[in-house]
Amino acid sequence: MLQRPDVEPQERTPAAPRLRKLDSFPGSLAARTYQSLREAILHLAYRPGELLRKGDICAELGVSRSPVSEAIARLAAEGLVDVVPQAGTFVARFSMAEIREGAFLREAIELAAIEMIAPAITEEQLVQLRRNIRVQEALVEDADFAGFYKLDAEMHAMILSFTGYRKLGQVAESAWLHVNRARQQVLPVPGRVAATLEEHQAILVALEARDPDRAREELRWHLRQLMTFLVPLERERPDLFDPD
Amino acid sequence: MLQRPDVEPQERTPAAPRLRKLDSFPGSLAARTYQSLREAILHLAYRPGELLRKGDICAELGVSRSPVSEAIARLAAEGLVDVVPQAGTFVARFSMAEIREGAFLREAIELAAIEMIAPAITEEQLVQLRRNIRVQEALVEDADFAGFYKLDAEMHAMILSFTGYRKLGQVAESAWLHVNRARQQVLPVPGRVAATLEEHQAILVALEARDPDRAREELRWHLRQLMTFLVPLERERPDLFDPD
DNA sequence: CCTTTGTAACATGTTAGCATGTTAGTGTGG
DNA sequence: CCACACTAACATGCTAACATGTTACAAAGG
Repeated sequence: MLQRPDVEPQERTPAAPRLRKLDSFPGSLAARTYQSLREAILHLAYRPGELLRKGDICAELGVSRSPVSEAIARLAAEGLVDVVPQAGTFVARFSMAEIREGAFLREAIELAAIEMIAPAITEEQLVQLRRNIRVQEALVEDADFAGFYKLDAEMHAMILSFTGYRKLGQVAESAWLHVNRARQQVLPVPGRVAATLEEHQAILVALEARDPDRAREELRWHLRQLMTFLVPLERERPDLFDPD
Repeated sequence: MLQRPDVEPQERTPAAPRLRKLDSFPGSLAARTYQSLREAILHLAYRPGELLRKGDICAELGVSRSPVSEAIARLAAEGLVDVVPQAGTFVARFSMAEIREGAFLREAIELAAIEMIAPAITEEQLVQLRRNIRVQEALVEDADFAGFYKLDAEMHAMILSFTGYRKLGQVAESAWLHVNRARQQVLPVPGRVAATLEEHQAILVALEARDPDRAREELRWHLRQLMTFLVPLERERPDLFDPD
């Protein structure tokens, strides 16, 4: 059993359940197992670098090893776990290279999407965006940061959905996975949420003007702010990062 | 056993081997199986819509059902196969929607990449591109179309690699999967290869000028040409397509 | 005390067989 | 002839157990 020398010893605690029960999800056992594990990893229920024992997952979810192996293979393909054959499976640690790459991809996708939709955005679509921003404003007043991030994500997803490309949201989310996982480790920065809201408002204004160039620039500026907060994380928490 | 009513009956021929042997690949049996199957699907060794029996794959590769199931799960997550639980697993047919979306994604990624590298492209990188185009020129003279497409793909991969983002080539390739599978069904169009070469040369000129806007426009034009040839394919070969 | 070797514990990989659901074909009844 | 029910064949899903490789720890030797 592998112990990574730069990680604290991992005790076999009688684990508090960390995986949502499978009856919460649709599909085959393997598919359900994948969804439950993925969710837990994305929400940092497992620490980056932590050992994931297939046996423990089987016990917690009440399934045998095959569906768990299938699920792990998919998560490995997504870069969310690292499988060391015959030795251990670890929750992937953050990687600044992957974070940068994910941010690049998401930016490429979102800028292309907003450029595509801006010239011909419908009044209906603008109404939806305005509503979302109205809710964001209320959440900022209430200092409800979790709620705000949810609406933030919804706004981005909405813009992608306006392209009519069905999988684009998924692809962008996949690109954002590693960034988003790390983001949860960054303490809230005073003023950042208010600034984010202003950036969203500027994007809306550009879309209302149906100006693709303006929209691109405002969105690009907005997307690039998060990286400025993630970069110090590697210094503060090297244990969570792969040595790139 | 599922028979799709719009597909010809599928006979159980003693199959000519269609999968590359597993000793060609590294890693676990499951990973090797995945690679061999993926390659076969991408090269259209299996017809879109064709039934893939896990049992036949097990027999051909000489492995049991678990590694095959893992491999199929990964391919399903990539959209290369459709699994109908308890009934059958089918090679994914082309989908014009997925093709369009793949082309959009690839364009977004490649345009972002070329915009990023153009201002500071090195002489060494330009040398590599010039070499590639020199070989392309020779292949066009020799009417070696397969060779030409290989150099075409290498040129695109090269540009992506200049970003320094390690997975970008993979991600762009994933986006291009469905497009590329369909492309193989399009007969060579007279003059298209020569036109492609000219487009490549125009991209190189823009990069030599370190002009990101010009490079973007030349690359965008180039990438959009292929779609003009793919659109009629759906009319000519509806059997290969999902009804989107 | 340090190094090397051997072994047990640990974890994943894979196989063989049972469980479950789907589909096609056949037979029976109206 | 057509519709329905039943059954066998087909295909995948999953489990239990064996196979294989890794790692940590203990013991022996220098």
